[in-house]
Amino acid sequence: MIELAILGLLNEQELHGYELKKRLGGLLGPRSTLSFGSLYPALNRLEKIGAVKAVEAAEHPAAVPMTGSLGGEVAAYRARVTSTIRSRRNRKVYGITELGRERLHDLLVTPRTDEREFLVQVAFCRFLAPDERLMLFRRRRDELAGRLPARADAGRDRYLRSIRERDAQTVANDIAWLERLIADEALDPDDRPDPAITGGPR
Amino acid sequence: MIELAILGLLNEQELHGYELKKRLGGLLGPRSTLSFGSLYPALNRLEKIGAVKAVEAAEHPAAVPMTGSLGGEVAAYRARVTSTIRSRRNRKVYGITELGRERLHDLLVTPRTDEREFLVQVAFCRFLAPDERLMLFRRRRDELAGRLPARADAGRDRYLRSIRERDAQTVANDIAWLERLIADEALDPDDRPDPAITGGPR
DNA sequence: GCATCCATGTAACCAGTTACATGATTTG
DNA sequence: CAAATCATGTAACTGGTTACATGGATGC
Repeated sequence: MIELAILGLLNEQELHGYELKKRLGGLLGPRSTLSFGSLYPALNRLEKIGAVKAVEAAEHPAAVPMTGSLGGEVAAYRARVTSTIRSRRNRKVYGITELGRERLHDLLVTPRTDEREFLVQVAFCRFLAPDERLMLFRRRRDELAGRLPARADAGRDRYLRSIRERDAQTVANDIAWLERLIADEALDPDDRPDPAITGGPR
Repeated sequence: MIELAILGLLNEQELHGYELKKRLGGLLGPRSTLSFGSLYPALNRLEKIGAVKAVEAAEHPAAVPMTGSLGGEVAAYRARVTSTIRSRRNRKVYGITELGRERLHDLLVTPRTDEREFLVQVAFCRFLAPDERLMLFRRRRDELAGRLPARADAGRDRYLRSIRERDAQTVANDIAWLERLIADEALDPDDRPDPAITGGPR
């Protein structure tokens, strides 16, 4: 779980632990945020097996590609003025390695029965090929379909019965959600229901 | 979690570990069944603190009260023919104690953020007083209401967005379910939506 | 009498948590 | 310069799991 999340985030950009933690929080809501106590050991583990490696703190995460004509001094200046540079002294910035990318792919593709873990897979499924992604959704849908009770058993206790109904409802909702995702995959990328671009700059 | 489940089941009738495990499976579906490796240690723990105690294997769980005029030999005979007597030699039957009942009440009443644990609380909420039960539902509903995002944030990634939508949907469904439970509590016991007695013996 | 299920238990592991320790950097 | 925040890490604990060990009872 935590490895998948880390590799998924690092596959987009290099980050240090503290920042990683913050992004993790944004990924699945403030609930279910991983603690430092599991994050740092996980990073060390991943570094030991060579899935990630510490890099020389390249400033500007996600901005100013730095590829090309920009000279060192100018880049440093830009870094200083555009955003909070922050410590940079004692923090350790990690990047993903080729082996890490392989591991990430593996983690995205192997089935997880656990709900939270599946959700993280979906969160990073943009890193999969279209057919792999489709497979991910379909497999989950079929798995959930197997959970639907043939007939609602009329248990003796009214609360027990209510729980069963709610379970069935929840599963049905998830199946419907997955069906929607699957249907959208078939669409041409351009036709997909998109971010509701409500009046961007023309 | 496991203590609540054990005490809840034992509060209805005396059971031995193996049987307890089977009922546990029936409680929340075959998925999420507790393993023996956690069940037996939990039972020993509960016995040590005096919440449960081993009893002399009273045969016939829930049938043939055995109170009264039935002589020992006759009772044994009845036991032999009415249903699978089973070993009874090496199995350890547990019953709940007064302290166990207090503990159960406590476990049912103290808030759990964890979903699975809350569901087990609901599964045994019939052991609560009506107002305590109402409190249980209301508290959960309010907690869930706080999770509903003010506005669906338009994240950049389409899959991330889909996950958020699904989250919101799931929470909304649970809130609606709880509202139903709460509304039903207000009803007179006789008026409650009941087991759909579709043509029982007249 | 042999396979199968009933029944209880232990040991090693797993994936996380909380609490604690430490210190650098920034900000008011 | 003090307080807040950034940043990394370790140790102990938690609540479970799987795998293993053991043996009695039953069915065929």
